[in-house]
Amino acid sequence: MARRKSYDRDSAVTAAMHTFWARGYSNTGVRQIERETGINRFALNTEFNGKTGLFLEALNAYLAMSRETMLKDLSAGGLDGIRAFLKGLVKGGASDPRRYGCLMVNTVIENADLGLEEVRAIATAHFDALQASFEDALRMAKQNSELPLEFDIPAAARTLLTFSMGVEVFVRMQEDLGAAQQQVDFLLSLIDRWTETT
Amino acid sequence: MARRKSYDRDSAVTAAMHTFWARGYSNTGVRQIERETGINRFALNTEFNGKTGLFLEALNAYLAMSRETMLKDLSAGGLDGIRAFLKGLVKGGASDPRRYGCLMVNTVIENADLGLEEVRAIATAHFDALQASFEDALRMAKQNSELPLEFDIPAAARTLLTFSMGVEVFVRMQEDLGAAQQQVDFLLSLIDRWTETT
DNA sequence: TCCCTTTCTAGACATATGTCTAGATAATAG
DNA sequence: CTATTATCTAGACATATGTCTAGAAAGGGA
Repeated sequence: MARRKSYDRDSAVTAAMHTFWARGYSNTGVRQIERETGINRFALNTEFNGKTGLFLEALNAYLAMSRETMLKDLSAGGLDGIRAFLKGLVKGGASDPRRYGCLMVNTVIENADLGLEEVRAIATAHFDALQASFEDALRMAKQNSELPLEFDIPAAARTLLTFSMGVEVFVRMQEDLGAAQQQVDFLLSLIDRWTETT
Repeated sequence: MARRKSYDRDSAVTAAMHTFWARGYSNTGVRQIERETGINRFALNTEFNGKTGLFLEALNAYLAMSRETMLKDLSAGGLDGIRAFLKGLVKGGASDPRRYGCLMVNTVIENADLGLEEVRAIATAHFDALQASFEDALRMAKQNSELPLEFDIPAAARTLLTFSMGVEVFVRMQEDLGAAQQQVDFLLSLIDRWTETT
């Protein structure tokens, strides 16, 4: 038919995801996007609906990535799944994109008072999914008698979610991961005690 | 001597603190700063060392405010101090500036990869102070026999700090505070169990 | 009152931003 | 090979940004 696109759409969106992840939305310019994703400025507007459109696609890519990696293991894992998830938060070397924290946390904080309602919706979906996965894991743990029957699963899931978000802040701050690992271990020791009946 | 300044320096810095708190650094323009703080553009540069200088002063003002309000009660309170602090995180109406989360958390996330080393230093000072206050409170609790002797105070303090940061993210996200309060209550119930010997 | 100093007002300035346009460039169909 | 279509390159464009400048305004000392 005609000339081929000079970029691969999926990998371009992934690259954009990493750029926004590292630098945030406002602090990323379209010229930088061109450089780091291979999308040319023309295509950015005609194919992605501008910077905003690309950002939304990047957020959705992050959402999908989360679902396919972390959340799956978590939902199916009982208390061990939770332990593995929490440990995973503070693992990863200097080249791991996770050192930039959580794109959703970053976005929610940057965007809080700045229009773009759709962004908030995606972030909420992400956190709801995470919460639901924690609840799944806890429910499974209860079935396995790892937790007492009266254990408050929604509240515990919420607490785990909140703690995770705090860890993401620390990770982005690049405080040494050792301290972050220490706190995760402490929380794990608290979780161990959940097993005991009250 | 000469013409009087048209603004009060302290209240201008406080106003700037609230503006940066709500909108972040990059998303706040100098013209908006003029409007919301009463500082004119000339004074912003000659008296405050530009937008960046004012931002640093605003961060320091936040640091001082934190020390004088939250941290004092926390350090002196044992487990009850911790409980009060955590409850305080999720209190406050729609006009409370705390609905914008924690300025230091917001700043750390926005600024993570963007130069301005001094910003990171101030934020680190803030979090270190918070951690130290948690440790003070836990030490006092241990003295009061509220905690077992082998209780790991630094790790617990770190965990409380992380949880608090997660709460600040939620608060800024404006998820309903009811859910946030629920999770704080759950954490409080975990703290109650710290008293039991292992 | 006049003078001198400090501060303010208004806007210039260079740069950076996101979007849009026109002509060039590839790839395919006939 | 030519026509047609889709895409790209290069840059114009209006707007927004943070900083700086020149002249006006305000206050206090003589």
